[in-house]
Amino acid sequence: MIRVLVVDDHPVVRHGLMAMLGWEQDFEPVGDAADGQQAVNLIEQQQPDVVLLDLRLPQLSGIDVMRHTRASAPNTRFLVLTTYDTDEYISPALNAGAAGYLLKDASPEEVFRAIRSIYEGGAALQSGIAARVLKRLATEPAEDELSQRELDVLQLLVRGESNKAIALNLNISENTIKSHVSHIFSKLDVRSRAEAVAVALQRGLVK
Amino acid sequence: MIRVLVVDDHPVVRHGLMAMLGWEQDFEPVGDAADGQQAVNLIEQQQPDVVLLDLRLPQLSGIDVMRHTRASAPNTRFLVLTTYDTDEYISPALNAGAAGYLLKDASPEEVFRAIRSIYEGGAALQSGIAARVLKRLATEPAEDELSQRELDVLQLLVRGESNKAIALNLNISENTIKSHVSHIFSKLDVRSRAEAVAVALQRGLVK
DNA sequence: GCGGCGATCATCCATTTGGGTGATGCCGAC
DNA sequence: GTCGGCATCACCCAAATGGATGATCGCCGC
Repeated sequence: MIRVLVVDDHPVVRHGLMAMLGWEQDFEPVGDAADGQQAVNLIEQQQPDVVLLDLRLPQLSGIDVMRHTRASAPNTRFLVLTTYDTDEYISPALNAGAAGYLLKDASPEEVFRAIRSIYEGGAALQSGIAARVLKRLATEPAEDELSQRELDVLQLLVRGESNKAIALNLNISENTIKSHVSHIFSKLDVRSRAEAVAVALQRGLVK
Repeated sequence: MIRVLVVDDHPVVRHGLMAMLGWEQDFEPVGDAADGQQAVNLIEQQQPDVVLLDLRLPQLSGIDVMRHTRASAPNTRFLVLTTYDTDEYISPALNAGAAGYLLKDASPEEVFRAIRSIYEGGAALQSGIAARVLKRLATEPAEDELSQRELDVLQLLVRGESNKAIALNLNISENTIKSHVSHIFSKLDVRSRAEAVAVALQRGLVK
């Protein structure tokens, strides 16, 4: 029996999944949670084999849930089940340790198959997503992602603001801005603000 | 009789137009030219009433032809007949003194009508174009257009190049680049290269 | 041919930028 | 618990930037 826990803040989805799991002989639904904090508690208590996890949750995000339970429930594996089909969500989820990523338009059979695959130690990426992730890994050998703060600075940099103006705007020291800007340059592999703006706009890093 | 001269580097178009003009009783084809320099010479020599002018020509562009003959053939009027349906081509052509602007998919009747209209001192803009030009005049009360050289500089500026690098690239002095950059800032109403890059990319001024 | 504009350059100067090095506190990962 | 990343700041310094002013030349329109 594969012990499965469901985490989703939408009652309809949550109960629907629980019911679906009951149809199958090899699944044992061991609980459900509607927010991240509940999820963490239940996972630690139940030590399920697989967690069906939505990313957008009250209290703690799905990513947070995975981080917080990695130590306290080391044998639990996560199948992200969400509506977000963009790299912005997929990459962090996979990095945080998701073993599978399905969209909510997946059929029950796909979900069942994914759970079994994950339980046996495999991965479960929906077709289109798998291709995208592989392509990403191939074309981005060393991706330097900007931190949130760096994105804040970049945003203002793109508006043509000076370091001083950015410092005033963010209420921190100009020295700190210089530090952030230097890091941004190094991560984007550019040597001037003008180049940084061009790269940022062309890669859609801002706005 | 309306004395008409045809300038087009495509032999088929050129000869086709000449033949078409022969069909009408009130037109007298007085010559044809395949490049800009020939055109200037013929226009000065023949002093035609109307010139059917393609914009893309060897030697001198259609715009150049109009500029060069404005003084030496003051009574000659120009009907631009081209395939380019974009503001990039239309505006300079009208500014250079074209009295009409037709696309090459215009019917012979439209061309004849346009020539007669121009000969009588009117204008001849193809339907869609007329609307666009009027709209432009309405929405762009004071457009500061960048000169070609400034666009050259802007192009390199967007690549993040320094003034020194741009100077080397264009083979002129760094002081001149500074001058161009200052003018670009003032025309784009920005205060830094970063801002200039943002504006240039967002307005599609380069690439 | 005069006036304006674009392109070319120069000089001066204050400010900004970009880079280097280093320090602190915090947090999460292994 | 230590290591690395992030955010915060400081100091130093060479180079680049931007702004202002002015000059020359050529082309073009009136």
